[in-house]
Amino acid sequence: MSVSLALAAQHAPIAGLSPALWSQPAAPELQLAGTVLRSEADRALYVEGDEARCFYKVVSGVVRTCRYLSDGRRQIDGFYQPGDVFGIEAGPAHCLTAESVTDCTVIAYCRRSLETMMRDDNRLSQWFFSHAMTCMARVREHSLLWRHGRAAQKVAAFLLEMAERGESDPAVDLPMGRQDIADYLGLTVETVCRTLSHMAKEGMITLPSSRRVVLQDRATLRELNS
Amino acid sequence: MSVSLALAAQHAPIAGLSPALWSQPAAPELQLAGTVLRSEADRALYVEGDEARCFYKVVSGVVRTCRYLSDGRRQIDGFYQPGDVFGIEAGPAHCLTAESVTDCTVIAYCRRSLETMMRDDNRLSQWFFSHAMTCMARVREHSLLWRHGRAAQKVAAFLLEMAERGESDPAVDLPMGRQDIADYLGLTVETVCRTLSHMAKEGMITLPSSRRVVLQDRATLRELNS
DNA sequence: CGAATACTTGATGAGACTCAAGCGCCGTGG
DNA sequence: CCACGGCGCTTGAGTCTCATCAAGTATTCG
Repeated sequence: MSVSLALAAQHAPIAGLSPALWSQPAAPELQLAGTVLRSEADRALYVEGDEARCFYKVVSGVVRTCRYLSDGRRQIDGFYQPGDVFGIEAGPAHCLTAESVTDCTVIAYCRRSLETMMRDDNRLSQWFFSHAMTCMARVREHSLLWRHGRAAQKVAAFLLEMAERGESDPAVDLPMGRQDIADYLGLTVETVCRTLSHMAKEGMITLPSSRRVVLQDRATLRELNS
Repeated sequence: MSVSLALAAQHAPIAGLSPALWSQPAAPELQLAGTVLRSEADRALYVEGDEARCFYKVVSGVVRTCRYLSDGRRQIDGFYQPGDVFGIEAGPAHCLTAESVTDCTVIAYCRRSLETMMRDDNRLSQWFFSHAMTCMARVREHSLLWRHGRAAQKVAAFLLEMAERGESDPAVDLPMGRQDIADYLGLTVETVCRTLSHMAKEGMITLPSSRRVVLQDRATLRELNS
């Protein structure tokens, strides 16, 4: 089966990318052979250490990349939503585990095919470099935030990040549970809960249900960070 | 003045890179016009928001990239030592401030020249993509480590990272002060001091002087990160 | 309807931050 | 040469945040 890899729709983890500006190559047209895969919630798509033969694009549902520590704790690196691409590696192996958060559909692309196409098409190479630089800026951004942030800052940043997906809609549906959020932010479930409750009490958000958050005051949420 | 940009010597922040493996292009030969700049300690090389006309390679001394928050706090993103390249941006502007930690010499390269060369040379584009992916993996590694880490873990990781530079030499000279280390790890100076003192008391390290650390027991330091 | 699971809230303690004081090194000036 | 001051580093005491342990509530699914 051949499925078009719509490059223009690629995203960094969670939030939409601003257009790549480095040497401004337009997103090239690209036809890559892809295989559609479906998965139930909470299944591993690949495991840390697996040979990185494929990379993936999310069609529907949500995927997380994570790592399990020897003491059983879990660290979540990022969430991927429809349109996002994950699993492109620098080395020969996947350096994180990828798991479905919800039932989901992904397309698996052959890494080797992309490598071949990049060898023949300089614009494609440039575009991917540009894309990688943009992703890196975003990862660095996260790194700074997580390294220095208090719990309220982290949660606020997370909510704003999730909200970016839904345009200007103040209501955000969280596809993942509290444990996922906690492992992503480096907090405990309890702290995430308390922080959300506190924000609700302060009027920054409302919580119609546990998986649904309405951002009432983005300005205040943003202020928590910078 | 024309100075060769030795690509093979490029590093990610602080630690040496393993060779880039993605599609294994050899580091291409590259001649780029570069301007040698000298700076005293604690001077800004560029400021967040400046147009990103140049990127830089450290010849001697140490450079830090950082961000200042509205409340005056400072977050350090990374330290760059001789051979390291910094200031390559995805967008039109520098998204962090770069400052000299010590007296230092850097070479400034014209971004536009590199873009032109990449347009003509696909191998160069591929190499930079591969390099960017490798850097990103490293940044993500940091991000995961520090999101969840306790103070002792962070300090241990920092020391090991600095030690990687000096081969297997157990003595490490820290080019930066305690405040820099604290702002890098997201801790306070006091906590950094206390943690180092504690590690010394436990026999993991010795502190011949405040800027010099001897790693006596790397295994234990590594264990802290699990 | 009942059980399992996810979520929320409370009490307590460990670890890191803040404020404050003391130490040590180094450069300057008498 | 030493006295002085400044700055960076270290150590101490109290406070605050967040993790832990524990209990209780809500939701989902059989």
